[in-house]
This record gives sequence, structure tokens and C-alpha cells, in this order.
Amino acid sequence: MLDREEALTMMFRRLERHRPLGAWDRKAVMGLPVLPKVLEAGNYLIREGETPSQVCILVSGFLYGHKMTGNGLRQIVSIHMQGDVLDLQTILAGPADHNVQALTRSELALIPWRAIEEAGLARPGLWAAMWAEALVEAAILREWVLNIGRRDALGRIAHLICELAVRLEGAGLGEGLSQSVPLTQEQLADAVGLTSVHVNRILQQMKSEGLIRREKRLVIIEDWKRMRSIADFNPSYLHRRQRALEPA
Amino acid sequence: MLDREEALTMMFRRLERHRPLGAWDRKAVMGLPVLPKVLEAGNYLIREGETPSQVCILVSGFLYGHKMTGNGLRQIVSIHMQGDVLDLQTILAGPADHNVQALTRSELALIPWRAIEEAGLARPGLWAAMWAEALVEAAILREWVLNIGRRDALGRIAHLICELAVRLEGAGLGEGLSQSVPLTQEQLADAVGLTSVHVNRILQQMKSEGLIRREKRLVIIEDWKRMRSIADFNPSYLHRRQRALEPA
DNA sequence: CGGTCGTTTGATTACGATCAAACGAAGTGG
DNA sequence: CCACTTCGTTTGATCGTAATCAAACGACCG
Repeated sequence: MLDREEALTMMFRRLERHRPLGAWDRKAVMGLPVLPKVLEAGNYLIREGETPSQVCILVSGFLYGHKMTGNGLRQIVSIHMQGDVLDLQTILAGPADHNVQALTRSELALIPWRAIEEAGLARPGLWAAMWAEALVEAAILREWVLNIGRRDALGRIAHLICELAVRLEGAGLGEGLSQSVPLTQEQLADAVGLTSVHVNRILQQMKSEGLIRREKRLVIIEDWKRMRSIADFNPSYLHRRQRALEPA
Repeated sequence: MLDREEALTMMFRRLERHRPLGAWDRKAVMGLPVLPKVLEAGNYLIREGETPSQVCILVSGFLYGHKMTGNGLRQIVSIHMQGDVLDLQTILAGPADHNVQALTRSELALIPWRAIEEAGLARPGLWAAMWAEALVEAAILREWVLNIGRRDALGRIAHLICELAVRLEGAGLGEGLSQSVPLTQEQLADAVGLTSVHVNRILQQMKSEGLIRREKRLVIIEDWKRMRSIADFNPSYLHRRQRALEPA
């Protein structure tokens, strides 16, 4: 059962990350109405073209965003984890430009846009924090553009793995440097702009070089230092306050 | 000479695009202090790692954002034109994650973050509109990820050309469907994740097929319909209110 | 016990990268 | 005004990474 207070606390913490907020802001957030929702793996939260009217907090589980070309090729454009706030293009009043689907069973807290609007008018700092949240998302996307546009297959995959490791750790899910996002190799491929066959081969290479270990669908980083260097990974684009993940 | 009122009007129009704003919002915007600045072609507005404290309105000219991999490969992550608002990661108080450089001589209006902050606290709708602006930027980046990750060279270049044509038209710069962004082929390559040699060959192919015409550094679309289809271009991700550009 | 889904392997192909050099236009300085 | 440089475009030849095609394998599930 999803705990309303837990979800809102999670949201508040996330917003606080970007901008100092006060007790009144906290009160405004904690007073927001919440519609709990569980999404089974594979189900859609939104489809491209729909116009949702909520903001969504991901309380547990993983979601991913994707879009398709006209001839059916898929590209994953985002991976979301615990604590992420998905704004669902809501204030644009425009239709969604991509799909959001559950990677695993996920618990969500939906907040109607109307309520966000009222809270923001009363406590403008909340809107500023959400603006900041959108800026961070854009920063991640810029790094993805660089990653896909200018790194080779090995670097690309390594980079994604590093990013996920750091973000997982920031979300309190990091068992050391391991990675608990259960992406299939095909999904991994769709995230980095390669084919699943090629991803498979690169993963085997990484394993044979002692960079990673694999358990089922999980990838565990064995040699963070070398991984980081192969990935050309510099976590500053994630705009974290706290020091970035370092080798354990 | 840069006209203060012109710049602020431009900003207000842009913000209005996302969200209905009232007379008081207008007054707040028009009262913002403005620091005019001219950037010669090639000069930097910000460099990665710097922490600017302004918001910037591009009044005329073109800017582009880019970042580099560790081994010096460059990827262009955004192209900005007249009327665009660059937020410069300002509220994050974090350092910039990419460089912004002038493509052509550009006139800018800089607004200190402090002033934006005051205006936003008084008129929260302004912050909501800037949030929306950031969401649109993210939407464009998602499309770039798809473009670079999943389309072949021809499609990629065609798609970028289409996007620029539509955005130029929206910025009041569209002489029909022509394109007035003076990108070198190397810059074009860095925007779509290819080499300049290959871009050159694709452009020649496009020309020979009657898709485009070229004048100096400009690309002019000759056959919008076919271009759009080759690019697999659907402008909805730009989140415009008005109907998208159609064949003249 | 099939059946589905994802992973793995092998063989071949091709798209775009890389390397190298010439060319053209614009700008600079003697 | 003409060498000379610089920057960008163009062309040609070759190479290599990743795509494609095809099939087998393994795990999980009803």
C-alpha cells in the first residue's frame, strides 16, 4: 500500500535538492492531494499524443520514456527511478511528445495539475524548484545526445551504466556500485542507439575484461575506476550537490 | 543598438506562448533590468564549469550549445535563435554543463537572476512559464536523441533542417521554407553526430535529388513535402500552439 | 511439455569513419 | 595588387564498427 505522506516527503526532498525551501513550502507540498496508482511492468503511464493533467512521483520501481521513428525504430529517451518527478508536460497543455512505460512494477503518486497550480501560486518557490527539476532533466538529455552522437559502443554503454549507478546511489538504491535496473539487452540497446546483438557482444567484452559482473538482468560494476575512465564519465552534469560517487 | 523594451517584449511574448499571462505579469517583465551585450561570432557566452547568474534573451543572431568528450570530440546539443530564452542553469546554482557560443554576431539581453527571482516571487506565473520553456527545451532534446540514435545520415540531416525551418518560421525569420542558419558543414556534422565529410556527401545527394538548394552556407528547402517525409518529421514535439509549417 | 521471451553465436554486409590531398573563397599584409 | 594564409568544401581510396540476417540456446511460465 502506498503511503501518501511518504510520497509527498519524497517529492519535497527532491524539490529541496534544487532550492532551499521553508516550512510553509513543506506544508504546501504535504497538503497536496495524491492519487495512488500501481503500474504493472510493461504498462503505459502515458502514450505519445495524450494530454495528461497530473504530475507524477515515482515512489518505487522503474519507468522509462521512449519514442519511435516512422518506420518503427525505438529510442529510449529517459530512465526514471524512485524519487523522480515526472511532470508529464502538464502545464504545456500540449500532448505528450513521448511514451512513458513501466520497466518494473511501480508505485506512483499522481497529483492533479490543478493542485500543483494552486500550491505554486501560493508558494512560488515550488514552481522554481520544478523548473530546476526540468533543467536537470534537460542536462541529462544533453549528455545523452553527446553520448549517442560521439562515443563508440563501448563508451556509450559504459557511460549509461555509470550514470545509472550514480543516480541509483542518489536515490538510495545503490548497493555499493552495483546496478539494479533490470534492463533487457534490447532495452539497453534502445537507450544507447545500438542493436541488441551488438550490446550483447560489448557486455561480454566488458565481462571478460573484468569491468562488470552480471546476474540475471542486472549489471554490477566490478572496476569502477576503469569503468569511469572508459565511459569518459564526469557526473557533474547530474547537478548533484553532494560529492559524486567515488570508488568504494 | 539594442532596445531594452524590444528585448523584454520578446521575452514576454515567448513566455505567453506557454501560459496565459496578465497585465501584471507584463508589467513585471517590462520592469526587469536589462544588461545589453553583443557577442561576436565565435565568442563564448558561457563555458562549461562556469556559474553564471543571469538569464539571457537572444534578441538577434544565433547561438549554439555544445559539449566535448574527453578525447576532444564535439557534439552540438542546441541551436538558439531570435526570441529564445537561455536560462543558463542559473537557479541550480550549479556550474554550466555545456558551452554556449555565438554562431553569428548576436545581440543579447542579460537579466540578473536576482531580478528574475523577485519578479517570480511576485508573479509566480512567470516562473511557471519559464518552467514550461525548459520543458520544451527538453522535448527538443528528446527528439535529438531519437534522431541521432535511430535515424540514418540522410534522415538525421533532413530532420535537423526541417526543425530549423519550422523554428525559424516561428521566430519570424522564415522566408518561406528557406533556412537562414549559417552552419558550416562541420557544425552540422557535430549537431547530428556525423563527420563533416559524410555530411558533405549527403548534402550533395540532397541537392542532386532536388530536395534542397544551397547558397553559400545556407540550405534552402526546395521540396518541403519530400523533405518532411525523408526526415520523418512531425513538428508536434516543438509544442507550438499554432499550426505547424505546411508546404507553401 | 510446448511456448514465449531474451540471450548468445556465427556469417556477411554496409554505412559511415578515417586518411589524405586538392580546391576555392575570403581575409591579411607586404 | 598580389602572394600568402586560413578556413571550409570537395573528392577519392580504404578501413572498421556496428548492422543485418539467421539460427540455436536457455530460462521461465502456463
